[in-house]
Amino acid sequence: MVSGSDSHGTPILFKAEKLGISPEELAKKSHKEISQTFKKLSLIYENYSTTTTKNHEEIVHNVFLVLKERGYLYTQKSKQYFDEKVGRFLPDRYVRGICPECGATNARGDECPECGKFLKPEDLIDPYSTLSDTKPVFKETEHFYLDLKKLEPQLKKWIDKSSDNWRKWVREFSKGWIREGLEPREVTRDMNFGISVPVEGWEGKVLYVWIEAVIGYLSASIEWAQKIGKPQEWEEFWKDPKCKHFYFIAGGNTSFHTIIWPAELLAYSEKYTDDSLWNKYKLPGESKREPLTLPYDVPSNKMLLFKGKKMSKGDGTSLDADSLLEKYSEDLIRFFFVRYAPENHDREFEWKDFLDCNNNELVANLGNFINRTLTFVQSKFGGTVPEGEIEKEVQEQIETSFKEIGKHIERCEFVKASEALLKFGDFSNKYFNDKAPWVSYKENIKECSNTIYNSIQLVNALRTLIKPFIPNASNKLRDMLNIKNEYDPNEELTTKGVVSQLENSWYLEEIPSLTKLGDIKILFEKIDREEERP
RNA sequence: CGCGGGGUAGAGCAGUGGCAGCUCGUCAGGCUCAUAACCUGAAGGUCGUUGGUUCGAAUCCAACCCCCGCAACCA
Repeated sequence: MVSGSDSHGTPILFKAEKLGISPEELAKKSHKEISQTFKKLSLIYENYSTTTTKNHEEIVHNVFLVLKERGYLYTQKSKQYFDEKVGRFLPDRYVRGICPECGATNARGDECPECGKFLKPEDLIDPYSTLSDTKPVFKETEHFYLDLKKLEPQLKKWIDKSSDNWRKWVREFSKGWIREGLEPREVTRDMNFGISVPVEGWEGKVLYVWIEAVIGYLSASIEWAQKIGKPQEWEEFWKDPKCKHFYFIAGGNTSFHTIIWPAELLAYSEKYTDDSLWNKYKLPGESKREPLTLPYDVPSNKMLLFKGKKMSKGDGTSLDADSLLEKYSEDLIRFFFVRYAPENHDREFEWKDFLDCNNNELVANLGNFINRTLTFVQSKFGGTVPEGEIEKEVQEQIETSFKEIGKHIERCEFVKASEALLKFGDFSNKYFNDKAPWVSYKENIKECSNTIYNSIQLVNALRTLIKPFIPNASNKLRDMLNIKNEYDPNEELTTKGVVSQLENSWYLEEIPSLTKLGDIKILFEKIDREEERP
């Protein structure tokens, strides 16, 4: 699993200008911050890279040139507004003027905020640049365009064939794009921040971030292979048709992963059927002459709304992981955003849900069962797992849950997976209640032992079942159950950057009788509702 | 205008042709091992509107209404 910070966005550029530092510096700083946040959330990657590396630039150039040679890139001249004082071409929204429709004086080059009419910058009356307040001039510029139209038939064929397992909205949204017909897209910009254009005479322009950032998935994989000292290893992931690629992204980026990136991959893969290109444009460590793998699934989420609106940093309606981490546990944050993820439609974020998730689901359901079982062993059996035999009902529940939750995770149905997890908690609490070991303890110690033995097995199953969601809690539980020398893929990933035995981690071994437990601690802390946020 | 998603109990959501479900909240009861946690039961819905197809529709079809997103030189 690889990812990285997309560093060449316009927001970085403008924010850097505001702070008076170079965009490169700011990109570096935010990448560091994001990496730390991920670490705090136990989001572990084989490689979490950035798009400012030399490696990335080299690979982007390679891809660009292959696309160019295959005829998917062409140049075209156009006239755009240019701010002579600042010496820069102006994005549409940096040109303002009077709306030709309604006469509003604050119309932007892309849209009039008063009447909602979509505009072109040249429609504006008395245009001015928001960068210098001077009147911009029309100036000719030249750009490269990606000929998406030419790729449309292949793309359509691919989507029709491979989107059946996608989330409905992702599939329909992507098919809608194709149905409407794809237009060529500008891939270069008049800017000095970004990946250079690898063509003579194009100094001073850079590649547009949208075409270049997605290539980061490939360059991060290649970088990873080099880091672990096996420069060819990335091909195992990119050229084996059995290897399925999942792209976990925010909804707004869907088209870049279901249309643009596949288009780039399809076009690039023509390299493998062209002798001269194959010899000329090898990727680092490349030896297999086979096409690159296209996405298997793009499970993107819809929007999490805050007071009915899209979250936005500008107006204080954003929730970011860092401020949540100051107050709440990693486990709660991870579990909440899976449990209440807007997988199929927008969803309103409510603090009440956040607290309910903690107090009712993590604490009262899962945590309580774990705690009542472990403290029972502690107080009645001196911290040693009593003797017993696994009951059929318990065994079946455990097997069913492993199967069901595993199935949901494979299908990227994470909300359903979390629901199944809570059902397992319900079963366990009910089992404990029905068996009433606090009664049998006085009347029939053998039956009591058996109940507790079975409860311990349920706790242990829970330990593994929660691991994908809340690995931190799972590890704490492992220590409480005093399990030693167990293979932990996350640990191997953190220390070596690889996972060697993935297929063995979704299984269960019984905790034998007479096992001595470790220290019992509260796994999830209850949150006082009075401290609710505004 | 166009494209896509959604409109189901007080709240949040599942449910794509066969007696309307889940979680929380509310009310009543049980238990006391457990973080006042756990278990049982009850109340609560004309499934956005109108029409159609069908023995049967939340589910299929048509039209309409409302909310959201996309539609950008924002990635």
